[in-house]
Amino acid sequence: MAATIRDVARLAGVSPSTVSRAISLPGMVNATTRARVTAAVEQLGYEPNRAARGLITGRTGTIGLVVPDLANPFFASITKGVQARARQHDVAVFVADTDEDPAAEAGLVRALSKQVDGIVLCSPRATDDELTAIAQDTTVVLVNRTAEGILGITYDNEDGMRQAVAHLVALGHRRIAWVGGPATSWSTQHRGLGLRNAVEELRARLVPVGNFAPTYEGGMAAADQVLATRATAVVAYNDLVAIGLLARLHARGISVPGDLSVVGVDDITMSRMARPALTTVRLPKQEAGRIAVELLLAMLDDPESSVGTQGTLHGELIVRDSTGPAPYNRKVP
Amino acid sequence: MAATIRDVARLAGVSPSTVSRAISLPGMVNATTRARVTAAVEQLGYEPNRAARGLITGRTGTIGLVVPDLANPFFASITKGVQARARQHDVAVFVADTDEDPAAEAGLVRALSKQVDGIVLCSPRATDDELTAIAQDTTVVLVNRTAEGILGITYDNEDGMRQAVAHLVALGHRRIAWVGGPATSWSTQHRGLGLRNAVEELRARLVPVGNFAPTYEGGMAAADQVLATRATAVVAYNDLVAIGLLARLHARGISVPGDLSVVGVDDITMSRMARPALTTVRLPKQEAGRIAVELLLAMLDDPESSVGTQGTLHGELIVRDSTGPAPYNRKVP
DNA sequence: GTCGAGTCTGCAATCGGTTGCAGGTCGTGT
DNA sequence: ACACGACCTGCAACCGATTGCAGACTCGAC
Repeated sequence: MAATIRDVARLAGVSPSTVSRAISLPGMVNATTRARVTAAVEQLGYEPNRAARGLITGRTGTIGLVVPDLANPFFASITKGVQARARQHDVAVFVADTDEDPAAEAGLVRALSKQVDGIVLCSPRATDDELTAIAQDTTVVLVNRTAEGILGITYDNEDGMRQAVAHLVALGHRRIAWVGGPATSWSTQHRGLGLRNAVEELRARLVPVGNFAPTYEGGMAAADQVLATRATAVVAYNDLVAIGLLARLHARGISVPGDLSVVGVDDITMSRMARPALTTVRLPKQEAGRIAVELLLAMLDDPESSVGTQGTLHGELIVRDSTGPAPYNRKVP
Repeated sequence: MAATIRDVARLAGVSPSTVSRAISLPGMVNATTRARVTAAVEQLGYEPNRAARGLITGRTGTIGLVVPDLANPFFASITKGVQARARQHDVAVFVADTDEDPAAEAGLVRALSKQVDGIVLCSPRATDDELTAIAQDTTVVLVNRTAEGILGITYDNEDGMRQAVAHLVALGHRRIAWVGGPATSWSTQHRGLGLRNAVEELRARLVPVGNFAPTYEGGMAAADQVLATRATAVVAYNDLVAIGLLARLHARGISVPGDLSVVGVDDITMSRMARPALTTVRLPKQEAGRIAVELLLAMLDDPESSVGTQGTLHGELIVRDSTGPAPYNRKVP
């Protein structure tokens, strides 16, 4: 059906090898024959068959992306970034959704690894050991977490949390609640750490209220416990949780930010549509996806380079309407 | 590096052809040799190289998915459905995001079509002619729209709109505004049509307020025009638009559903988190993705069958808090 | 005139599977 | 004992590209 390299060769009056070289090593062939070849390519609308090329070169020109949940806007944005940058490099992206099932993940990665040159992996829950096992026989770039000896791109959670705390302290808050995500999640650990450092530095108190699902429901579940802490502000694991908090607080008749200020993390689309619009630490999600692709492709080009081994992106506090001055009557010295 | 069919053959003491058949045509090989082969496969962790197989069979075992915007929760859900069902069939999915640029689309599809067996295409804006041109040389399944002679899966918009109108009429609404999406969009046209039929049948009035971007901003922009119609209820093109309406109405001090009832379409995750929680026509999005894959694979297996040529899915009205009885003082005879 | 260097170009092997065809073995019927 | 079919298995060609190697040709220098 489609034109093969032989068709092009015949039309151009050269051998297939010459066509191949004219395309991938233009310097090696005479300018006039190269012109004949490109004309023939043009005329037939020839595109090299990737499977055939991959067979001999061992490279498929394809990368895999594994995410916990495509419907989660955070991962959707990362996917978008990965996809856009990969296309610029003429690399196709296989997308796989593990449906939040860390157990399925390893199998999926293994299956995928046979078909791709490398994998971009968003795996907040997997253990370091699982990840190093995976990275053994596949080139992997981690997004939003680190693991010993594996390439990755992460956010500077410590700095992001410092920005949030500084904002709250400036508003007069001294007692700040923290709604963590899953205890095993890399982000939960680092955000908690950053928060502890920041409150210490800025002379405030941090009141952790435990670990919750990183979802709207998780936020709803956490809200009453947050109120019980008598904190005047709360930092949520992510925006989904913060929006859940907002909903339950509204139902309880608590005014945000009048009685309680709420800060999220991520800045998903939904956040500016929340009521009140959510103050949050914006994480450059598409950028993370783009950089992950760059790291992966660089690693594939030159496995020795261990390029940078690790990228870090900074968050940016976006102040909206869910944070305000601490209420006098609840302030705690 | 990885085991080849020859390694397996050597270990099992048979020829590569026998290994190949033991895997893909088990009935053709003797049970005992088949056992030896599968044991060897197991031991070596052998997986057939897809590129090599694709070269000879002409099938890549891969499908493409083209969507306007992965960050749009509607398309994210469809992607999720496609991806899940494809995996069940051991088919990989290339995902491409056109970034809402219909012009880029044709090129993308063409590039993709060389690498996949078929394509699932979400293309609300493309013209019928463009689509038929694309379907000329690639197997395509359309999602959420139809085009002459092309396989597709759509929603029964007429029925969905009838449900919404019936609900509103039962609440006493007689004058219903309609905020349309992009004029060229297939869904806008069919929803508008369904709405006109429904109001006629149910003895209400429909007041179209024009075409807006299918976004939160689109809804914000439409809100004041909706109020000017003196309608007591409004149906929005989709949930994003409805949520935009909600935001602007709140800013204007309009009570929903006290003064005005709002209905969306899609039921994206965000909708139940809106304030008030949004009444909407739920479209089974993942289901659409799954069915699209089934249609595509069936078509690829037997191109003659023209299987069904068209699937239709029904929406379901989800009543939440954004709809209520029509206010007496605004009711119009 | 010969030689050497430099520059293309073609031959043929190769990647890892699949499949048409031929051949071998075995059992059964006559 | 022979023929025949059924059932398996192996040989070898093939899919469409890439690439090491060698041959051809040009040009300049000695």
